[in-house]
Amino acid sequence: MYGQGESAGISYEVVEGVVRTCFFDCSGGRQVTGFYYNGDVFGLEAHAYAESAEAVTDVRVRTWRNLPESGAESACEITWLLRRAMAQARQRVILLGRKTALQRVSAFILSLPTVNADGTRRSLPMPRTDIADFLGLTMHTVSRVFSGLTRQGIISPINRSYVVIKDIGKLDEISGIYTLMDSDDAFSFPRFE
Amino acid sequence: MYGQGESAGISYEVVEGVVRTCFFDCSGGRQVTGFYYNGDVFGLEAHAYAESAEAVTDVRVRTWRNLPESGAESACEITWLLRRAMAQARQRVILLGRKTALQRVSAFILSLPTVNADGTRRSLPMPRTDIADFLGLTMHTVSRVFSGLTRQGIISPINRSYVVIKDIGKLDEISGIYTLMDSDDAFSFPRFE
DNA sequence: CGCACTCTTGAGGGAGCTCAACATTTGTGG
DNA sequence: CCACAAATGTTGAGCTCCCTCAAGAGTGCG
Repeated sequence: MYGQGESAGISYEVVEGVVRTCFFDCSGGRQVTGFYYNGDVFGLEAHAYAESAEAVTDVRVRTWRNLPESGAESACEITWLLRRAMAQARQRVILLGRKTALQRVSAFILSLPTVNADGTRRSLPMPRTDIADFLGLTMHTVSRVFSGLTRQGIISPINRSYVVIKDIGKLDEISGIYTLMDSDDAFSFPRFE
Repeated sequence: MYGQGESAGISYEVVEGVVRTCFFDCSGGRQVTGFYYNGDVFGLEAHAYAESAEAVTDVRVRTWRNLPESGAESACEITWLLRRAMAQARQRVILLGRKTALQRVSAFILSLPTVNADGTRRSLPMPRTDIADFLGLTMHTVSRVFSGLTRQGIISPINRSYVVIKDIGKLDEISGIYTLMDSDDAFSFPRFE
């Protein structure tokens, strides 16, 4: 979609499908910095894209021409989006700085988009390597944690692309993300409220 | 200065001294999310502060009454600040997701404010525990890495509050922030491919 | 069926944490 | 200025969690 370092200016909103943004370091290592689902906006950089954006599945996106020429109203909207992005980034810093593999994967599962009404079934459209690079783990560890949670009856994978959460309470507890506050801009990690 | 969860609306600019922002999780764990030096602005949250802000040294700050009533011009400025904060957060995600203790501490030293003209002497106003909680490490590991770098003659601590960088080239080679794909050095890191 | 790719699982090793002791600096009162 | 205590920092030993390496199982597609 776009590559790290290219000149920016256009943001995107996901209409359908899933997009990931990645940062590649000099040694070829990859850090997935975000997954974007229906309605999410990415590519808010002002001058040069700091990350690459890639399609995880087939996607349709809507382009947003951002500032600077757009009016104050849109500036306000961009500010709002940036605050949301900021809040998510903060969450990620805490996740990566203070959480174990088990907690990370649990939190990640809870952040997945729901497929059915009661939110027990989640879509898992990205490969394990993407999840690993997103959580700062290896594919192996992610796989092991999935297996562990399954063995304990907390989740139940349907196939590669779907999971059923059997015990969301326990998952919440494990993830250790109790939000002390309800603020809209503070934490929107559980993306669907 | 302000506490996590309090209602927001005022941002601050550091005029003198050093401020840290911290997030406390339910179990009492602490993640330092940022250090702010002269000219840096913090507390950009819209509704509730997501973090606590605390003085590391004696500080003087200037308050910024932020949006929403301020005009388009200030909105633009806030947008700019948010973008900067965003870029920093991205850096931190990569640091925490993909770097070793050695790389983290090296990068941290390089991010410290300079004291003298040639930038070899850096100020280190915060205690080791703050550095540890900032880098997602323990005080012990931070201390060990400092000792290691000192033993190799790369840095040379004056006292608790100041370091001299003896070999800045090696330091940012270690930190892995720059995109150079050379280095058959002892510190080279997990390649890929 | 066979190849490529993704995912799972096991065994071993290493980076960083925990626990613990000690050293150094800072602060306080005599 | 010294004595002592408290806070902060350093260092060592052992252990844990996750990474690495390796093999095997499941899946998709020609």
